[in-house]
Amino acid sequence: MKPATLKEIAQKLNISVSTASKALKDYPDVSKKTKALVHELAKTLNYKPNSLAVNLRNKETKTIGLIVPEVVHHFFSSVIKGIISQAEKKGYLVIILQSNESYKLEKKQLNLLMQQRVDGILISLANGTADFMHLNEIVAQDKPLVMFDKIAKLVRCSKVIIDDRKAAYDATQHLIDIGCKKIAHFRGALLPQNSIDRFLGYKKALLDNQMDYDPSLVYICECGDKSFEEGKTNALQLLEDHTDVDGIFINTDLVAIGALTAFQEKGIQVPNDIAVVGFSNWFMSSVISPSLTTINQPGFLMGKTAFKQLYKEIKSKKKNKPIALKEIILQTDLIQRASTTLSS
Amino acid sequence: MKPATLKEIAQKLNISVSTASKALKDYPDVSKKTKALVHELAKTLNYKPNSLAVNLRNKETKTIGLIVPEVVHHFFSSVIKGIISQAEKKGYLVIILQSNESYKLEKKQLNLLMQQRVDGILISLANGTADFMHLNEIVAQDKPLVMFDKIAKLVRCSKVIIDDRKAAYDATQHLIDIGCKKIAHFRGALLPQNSIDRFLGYKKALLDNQMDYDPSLVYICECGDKSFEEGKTNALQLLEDHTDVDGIFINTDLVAIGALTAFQEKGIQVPNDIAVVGFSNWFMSSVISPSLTTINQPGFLMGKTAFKQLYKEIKSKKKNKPIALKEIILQTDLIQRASTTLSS
DNA sequence: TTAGCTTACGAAAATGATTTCGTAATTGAC
DNA sequence: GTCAATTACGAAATCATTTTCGTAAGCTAA
Repeated sequence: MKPATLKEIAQKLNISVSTASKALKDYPDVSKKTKALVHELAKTLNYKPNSLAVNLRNKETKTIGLIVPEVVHHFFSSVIKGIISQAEKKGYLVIILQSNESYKLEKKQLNLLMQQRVDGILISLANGTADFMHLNEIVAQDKPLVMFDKIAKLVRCSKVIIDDRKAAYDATQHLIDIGCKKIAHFRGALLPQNSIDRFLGYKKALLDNQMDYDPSLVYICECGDKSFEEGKTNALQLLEDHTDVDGIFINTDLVAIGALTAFQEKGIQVPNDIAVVGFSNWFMSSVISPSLTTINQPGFLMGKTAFKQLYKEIKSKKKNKPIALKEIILQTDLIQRASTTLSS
Repeated sequence: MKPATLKEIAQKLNISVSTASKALKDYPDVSKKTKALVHELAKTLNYKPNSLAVNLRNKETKTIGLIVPEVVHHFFSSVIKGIISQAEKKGYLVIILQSNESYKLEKKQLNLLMQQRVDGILISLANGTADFMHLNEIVAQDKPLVMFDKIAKLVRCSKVIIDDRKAAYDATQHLIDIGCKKIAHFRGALLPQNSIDRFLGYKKALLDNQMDYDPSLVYICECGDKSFEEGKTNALQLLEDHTDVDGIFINTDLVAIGALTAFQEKGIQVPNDIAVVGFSNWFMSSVISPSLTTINQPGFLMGKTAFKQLYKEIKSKKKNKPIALKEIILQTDLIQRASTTLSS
């Protein structure tokens, strides 16, 4: 039961392949009778155009590539959902790859996608990515590329992000507003732009409020698949290093939840002893106890927006129009929950 | 900067396309000198074979399709991770689609994948899927198909599942063992095989222990994207309907967490008033309070296993060998946590 | 010298669909 | 009856690659 081809249809009806093709595509220069015959036979044979052949001719695959650092991750899976739902509307399929936060893998996967001749690429960078040659190559080869969330500022392509600095500023300001005097920060890895920006937002909020910035209050988490454990160990370390901390702004919810767990085990009261703010608004954060104050990061919308921009660029390219690069910044907001709501 | 083709290489070197092709593939009937020239030029032009043309000729795409009901879902994203990590090892790319638990969408997406000429398909069925014509068509067209987790027993294809009935039996038995006398069940939707099996396991455990099976103790959740809310409302309803229930076995962790939240709000003590067992071992379940006893469902392994089976079938088909269909059952185990650990 | 062999290359078919161009047959107008 | 227009179809090129099958040229052995 091999899939039928145009050739077979043509042979059975004693017409040429070109006529069969034109009949199916409703060209005006095919008689109604022939059209009817072709359509009928196509249906009974369950004919579906071989997309490989079509793509080869049209030089497009109607497929895009997506690289994320990690799939089992509330934020990224929301982004994925946003992307594939939007892509489907436009008739695009999505090939998903996971870089495992590895620069090497990311590079290899970009090559794979180029070889596969995807029409465009969406990517959120791995933590390990320090140089951008592999990305610049994509751009140089004129392949539409949109980066989201974890981006490289220096690569000439469109970007969809949040204002990490502002969001972090808001989070820190919130801790200050509820009366915190000594605020720690669990930051992300050193390289990613967003973890840098969140750190800078934290620092600026402190300085704007005439509070000291103390580097020893900043702890680093890789935020890989050990985030929860990192949160715990960092929290325990913090308790040893500083007895008088009364607030923490943490780079990611999962790390924050690790910290909350450690505090619970040590008998530290959250928020009364230490108030905690996370980042991302994972679903989990609303159901744990105490529920976690956090920054809502619109994953689904980010995915949707990133695809839309990529789609525009693919279209432009097809028409040989210049591509207008954009940097789109999505809105975030602070969601206050129990971890910063003092009972007083 | 269009990607280079064999033709261009051939023209620049004044040789034929066939010679260029053979040079790159190291055929014996090309002189070393020519080979060297071709390889060199290919490198400087950054030549990559056009996979569309290659695929058209070889009639394979090195691509598989994956349909899941929902992407933002701890279990399914673990499965996805297992699949794409394994697929990458074998040089396969994965196109991911989300059926949103809709039969109609699932059908449409299967068609899309067939049109795209993927080499094989992995699927976990939507709750809404009641007839299996669309799946039987895939099988009839001789396209390798492996179902996992939410399967249809009647479709002739390989399956990777857990023993849902046994797992549910174990969960219920555990509640009985810790002394529960009246055990409710929040089951999944009516159609999916696994929600049926879990229900049957629950029932069998009751009867094996000479306990009454009371249909009014069984509540239904659709387990879509409103799982958490369903858990809450079901729990509240249960409290109204039956005052003396002391244990619940719940179809999915997320629903169970909704129930826990409702109990907490109503001042019901878990586990002392009501003990709760979930299903799936979402990461969340280990960090909420009280932590949730649950059945560990090995998502990553399931994905890996499903791809391996699909890969075998793809290989067999290519060699025109008969395909040996398999039903692979993965091990589950009960993870006891606070929600069933009585303080006595 | 010629039959047989190796070496190194190219022509061409094949994959399946699309589209341009050409052509035969029919119709209509004058 | 002739020219022009219309209708309905097919041949062939195209996309990029792969692979089979030739076929020259050069060499050796009888």
